[in-house]
Amino acid sequence: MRTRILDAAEELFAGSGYAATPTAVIAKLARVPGGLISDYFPRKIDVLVALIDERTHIEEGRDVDAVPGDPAGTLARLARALPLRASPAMRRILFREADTHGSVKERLGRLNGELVRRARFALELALPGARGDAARLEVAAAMFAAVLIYQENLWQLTGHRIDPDAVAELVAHALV
Amino acid sequence: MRTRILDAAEELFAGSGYAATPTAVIAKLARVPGGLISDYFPRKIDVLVALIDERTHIEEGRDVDAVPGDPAGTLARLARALPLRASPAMRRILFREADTHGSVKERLGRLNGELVRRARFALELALPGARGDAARLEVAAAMFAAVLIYQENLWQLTGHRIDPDAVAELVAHALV
Amino acid sequence: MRTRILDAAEELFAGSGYAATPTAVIAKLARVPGGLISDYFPRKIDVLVALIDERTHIEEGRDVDAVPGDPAGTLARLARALPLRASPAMRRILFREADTHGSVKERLGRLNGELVRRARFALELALPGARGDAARLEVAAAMFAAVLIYQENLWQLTGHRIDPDAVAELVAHALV
Amino acid sequence: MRTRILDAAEELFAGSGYAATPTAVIAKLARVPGGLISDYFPRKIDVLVALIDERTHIEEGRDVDAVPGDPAGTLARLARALPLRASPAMRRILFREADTHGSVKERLGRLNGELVRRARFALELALPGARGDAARLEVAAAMFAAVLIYQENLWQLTGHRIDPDAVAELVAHALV
DNA sequence: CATGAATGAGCTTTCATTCAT
DNA sequence: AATGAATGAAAGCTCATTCAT
Repeated sequence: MRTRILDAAEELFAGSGYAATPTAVIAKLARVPGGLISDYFPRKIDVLVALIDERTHIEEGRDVDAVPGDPAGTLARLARALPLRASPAMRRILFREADTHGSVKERLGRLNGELVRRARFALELALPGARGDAARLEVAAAMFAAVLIYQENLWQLTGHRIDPDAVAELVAHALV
Repeated sequence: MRTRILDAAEELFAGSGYAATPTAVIAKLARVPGGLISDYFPRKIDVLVALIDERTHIEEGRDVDAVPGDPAGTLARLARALPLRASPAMRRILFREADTHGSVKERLGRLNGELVRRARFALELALPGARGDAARLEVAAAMFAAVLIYQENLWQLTGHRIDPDAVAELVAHALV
Repeated sequence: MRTRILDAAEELFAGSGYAATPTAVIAKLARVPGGLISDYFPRKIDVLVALIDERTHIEEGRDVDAVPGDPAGTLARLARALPLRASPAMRRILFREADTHGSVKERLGRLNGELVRRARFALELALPGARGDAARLEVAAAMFAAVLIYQENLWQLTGHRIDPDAVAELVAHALV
Repeated sequence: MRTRILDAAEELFAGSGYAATPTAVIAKLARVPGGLISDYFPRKIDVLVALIDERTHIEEGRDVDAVPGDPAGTLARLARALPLRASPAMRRILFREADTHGSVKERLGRLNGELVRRARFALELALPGARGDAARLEVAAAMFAAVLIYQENLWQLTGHRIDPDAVAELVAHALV
């Protein structure tokens, strides 16, 4: 039951947005009686919080697969997959509802932070000679994270995509 | 009166979001009677559309101040100011309500497009030797636009900023 | 101005009904400023009352053109024209808004009364032998009035009509 | 609950008219919370449609109790009861709100049609000699229906009634 | 008299949440 | 735990009427 409710909410929040989705519609799609949603989630916002908590996972701290001397390839591997385990629908909710509740904003911030951390670490490993000083490397990492996150967002809004390999190559090249 | 309504809506939409702002609250802040809002804006969504139409302006087609041989400086001038005439509150609305109505999404898309176009043009002028081929230059322009727009957005969400000069320098360097 | 307001109200009340016609729409059709209606007619209902007062006229007391020995012809002349001076639109309002205000109901009652009175008088003159006793004659007059008024009403609702000559002929025949 | 809502609406629509009856007043009289009306009847007009659908019944096709040679008695039996199963309040609504929604107009038209049909059939059976030709008989049937329906209406508006037996006798006599 | 913006009460409808079974 | 009717606050919107110019 609980799963069915979350499944329905995920689909509907991604499609129409949190505010525009009545709980009655969630209940109908989930084929559960209306009152049951309140049993599991006392308030409507708790459904969104549960979705974010349980269905978006930031992969923190996993080692980066860095190859010294190949910053472009190293970043490309990062760029191909955000450290974000989430369905396309949950990604849409993560970007769309960042203002709806603090938990969403926090999760998006964590994604950004993790991405910056990984990019910084990957570049440190891949560029052992430290050709770029620390500040430039930090900017590159932030830029790399920004492009990847915003592109995912923009892609959902406009359908336009950027090749992640090309981004990786450019950022790497900027530091050489 | 119309201006007072738009002023209040701008403040409230930026603060709490469109869906979470009742028209009665707009009326109260604007100190106009409730029914007057409907006189000027038949439906609530028309208030948002009017704000976007009248209070966000994408500066299209203005010449880029490019200096051949100095791509970093050229981009830096672009980076310091988005081609977007809008108050901080309107910027917040522009990024936040992209899914609320097509007119907002369209405006955000135009901002992205204009920024890509300017960056591409600036780089073409500043790199006369065409050291980067067209495809790389296109990716660089898209990346530049993405970073700047997303950073403005992320800044509003998290307070974290990236130095636009540093971004310009990095992107320029990537093409040399 | 006053006339323009009444013209517009007549058209609109007949088309959409009194309750469904906002005063603003009357003002627009009449091409007068909204506030002017209240100057001439303090409340909306006063517009309807004025229309009924001024634009429906029950022709009372006029002599009946009765031919002794020809009750059918005598009634036929009555049947061809209700003793009601009113445009088709005002007739529609008269039947439709009978419950909206007492003045309309009173006018419709007067129309019915006058029609009964005339029919009774016409039959008395046309049937000098008093072949029908007074009670039957009264019923015939009421019936005659009812058919004519209801047919006008039904005609407006359904488009179906009855030949008034045939009604006259039948009623007359019933009394012979 | 649904029944309570319809009961209250029936009383109020008959008393003040559909347009002049706020749903809140229906809810109050029915002693149900305001929002519940929308649960059963999504829009206000659906309350009226349900009343007409469920609480006015045109008795169609039932055999007419005709006695050959006694057209007056045959019609009198028809005249004493309209083929309309409806409370006095519903009859008032049926006549009053014919313009408010198509379903009311359709029901009133059906009542008229059924009454004409019955009268025609009754007269055909009761006057086997076919003393009146078909056209006269049709007019008599339409007249009979008109008088009965309008009298019911006029009775509600003015309190004045016609004796249905006398109407039957007159119409029958007109065809002999 | 003419104007149209201003006013606010009241309308229908929506909907998160509660509750009796 | 499951059910769906019940609840009522609040939403967006309409509109008769007023008022300053």
